Amino acid sequence: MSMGSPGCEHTDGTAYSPLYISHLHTDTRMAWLDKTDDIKPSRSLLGLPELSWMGVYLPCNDRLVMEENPWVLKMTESPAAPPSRTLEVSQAKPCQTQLPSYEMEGQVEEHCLEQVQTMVEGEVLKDVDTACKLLNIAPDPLDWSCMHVQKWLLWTEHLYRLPQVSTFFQEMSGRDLCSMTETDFRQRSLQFGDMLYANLDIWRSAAAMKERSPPEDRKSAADDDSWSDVMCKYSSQPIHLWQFLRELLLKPHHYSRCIRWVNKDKGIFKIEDSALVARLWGIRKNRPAMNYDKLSRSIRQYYKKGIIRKPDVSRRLVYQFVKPV
DNA sequence: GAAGAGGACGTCG
DNA sequence: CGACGTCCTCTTC
Repeated sequence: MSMGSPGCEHTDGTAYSPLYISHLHTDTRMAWLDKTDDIKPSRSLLGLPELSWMGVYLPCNDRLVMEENPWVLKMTESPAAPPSRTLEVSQAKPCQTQLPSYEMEGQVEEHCLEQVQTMVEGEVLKDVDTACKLLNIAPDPLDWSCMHVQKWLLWTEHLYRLPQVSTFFQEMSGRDLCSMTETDFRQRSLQFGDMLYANLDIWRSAAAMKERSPPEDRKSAADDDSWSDVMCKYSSQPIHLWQFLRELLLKPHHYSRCIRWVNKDKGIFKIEDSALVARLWGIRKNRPAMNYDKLSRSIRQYYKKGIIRKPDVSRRLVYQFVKPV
């Protein structure tokens, strides 16, 4: 599958998970803003006709979504994952095996498409689920408060490496956001309004998907916890830093590039990308100026409390939970 | 130069 | 009041 997308290639040419941003600002005033002049998605990406597929709305900027949006597909981690582009789904050979007749081919193709649909839906739900936990927001945009909307916008800025667009949607609840048309979005942000609108639509589709099928059906696709867990979690108490770190550690599929276990039994972990972990923590706590200096200060506060300590053999960026998971 | 340690003080729920 | 967040100085890697 061609992944060509001139506006979205990373300048250093490295492939990485969409959640992993290699260059991060240490300047706190720019905490939410990556370099913006060289990362804008090209207009051609945004000018494609709208595509929809199997009830899952895939926005016109689908290429961008595929490469940058882990909520749709993690291409780098699932090379065999189904395509998310309608045209490519319908045009591609559904299976490797040769088929005896056109009729048979049609049936198999239909079957394969169903499987692909299930997989894509599962991936979307899983990634929305992950984002919900990270941001501590509800899956359904209709339930969002103004602050939730801001968090979601900051998260979208982070994912797409957009300039600051959240300012155009201040004082807006999720319901307000959902009542806006694509034109309304474009009026707020000429360049990125349609993209934000499309992204919001993915979330709404995910909520609708959930509406259509009970949680049990999603169990297999939803990693290690179900949708209902998310629904319970987002409304819970404010999270502690140590809990947040453990959440990341328990999701190696998503976060192993920024934090991972060194020795899970002993509770020893290593922060692989200090800037990214700090940034994720900042998003979660709505603290745009968060950096590793401050995050590590908070970790050190745990020394006295006996929650986290440095391992016996102290190494940079390596810490240990006093009570292992 | 980044990470680590920890004091001091501010903020917020 | 607790749990950071912020800012700072000094030390260690």
